[in-house]
Amino acid sequence: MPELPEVETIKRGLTKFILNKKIVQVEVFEGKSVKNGELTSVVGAIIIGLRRFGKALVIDLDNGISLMVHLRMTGQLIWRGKENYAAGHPSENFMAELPNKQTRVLLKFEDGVLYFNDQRKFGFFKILKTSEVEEDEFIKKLAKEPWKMEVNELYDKCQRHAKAPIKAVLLDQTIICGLGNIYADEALFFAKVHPATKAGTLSEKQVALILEGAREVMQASIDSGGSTMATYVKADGTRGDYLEKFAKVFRRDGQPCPRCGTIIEKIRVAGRGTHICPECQK
DNA sequence: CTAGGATCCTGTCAGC
DNA sequence: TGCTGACAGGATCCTA
Repeated sequence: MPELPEVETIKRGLTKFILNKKIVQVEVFEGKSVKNGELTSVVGAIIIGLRRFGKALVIDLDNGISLMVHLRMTGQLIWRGKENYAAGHPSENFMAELPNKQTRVLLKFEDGVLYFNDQRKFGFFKILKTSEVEEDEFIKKLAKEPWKMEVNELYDKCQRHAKAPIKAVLLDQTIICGLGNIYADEALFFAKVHPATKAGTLSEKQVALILEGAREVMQASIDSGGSTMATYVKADGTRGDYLEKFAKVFRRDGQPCPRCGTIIEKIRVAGRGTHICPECQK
């Protein structure tokens, strides 16, 4: 999924279409995609705000209910109205006729429809009282985002998880919030640190570089619009996504490192596919 | 407490 | 062509 920059992009893009709009109807195609209540409780409510907590999007309504949306690996939010907008896991669903086989939920507005599509059914909508959003067990556990975290704090956490590979540490949302598989790889490439390095052996300077890398790569992604319909369809009409322009190592195995020209490799760390320059990251 | 592996699910792709 | 296993932009649960 959708890591922090994608969710931030979704939040910004969707605000334009659904803020101050009334939900007139809902449809649930997959029951397990809705947690903690019935989605009918939002029918007739008006959207009064959108917030983001790490990779979770929260839609606040005027009836005291909030919808937390987590896209996990393959979730997408797709708006169809006079204008179309789509963001999240890049796929042909961005352009497809909807609802389709992967549509799990839809929210109907007076001037358009918001579709929640999700190939793997890991993503979900969770119904919360607005007053209790910040007490939600997932949201409550989230650590600070890289821009708010001090080097010392991350360094201390690396000491606490001394035997874990640094990549696993970066993926743990209760340690530092917002990174996923792409940005963890990119941040480690930036810092010239091998992903399997035991976190406890990193110097303060290396931790500082990793933190700087995380900020840089995620901010660059937010600035370039994350993964949306606009970045998925290239100028010549062919498909691809913004990673092609943005990523230095992620999914670039077999291609030369942009820094030193060594061929980028794909390995496995912390149970995840991991991309490194074997020369820059020892 | 931490670390590591299995698990949830569908779809796609490489290798027989 | 058809089958099989591996694996995927995430997080949780279980075990040691």
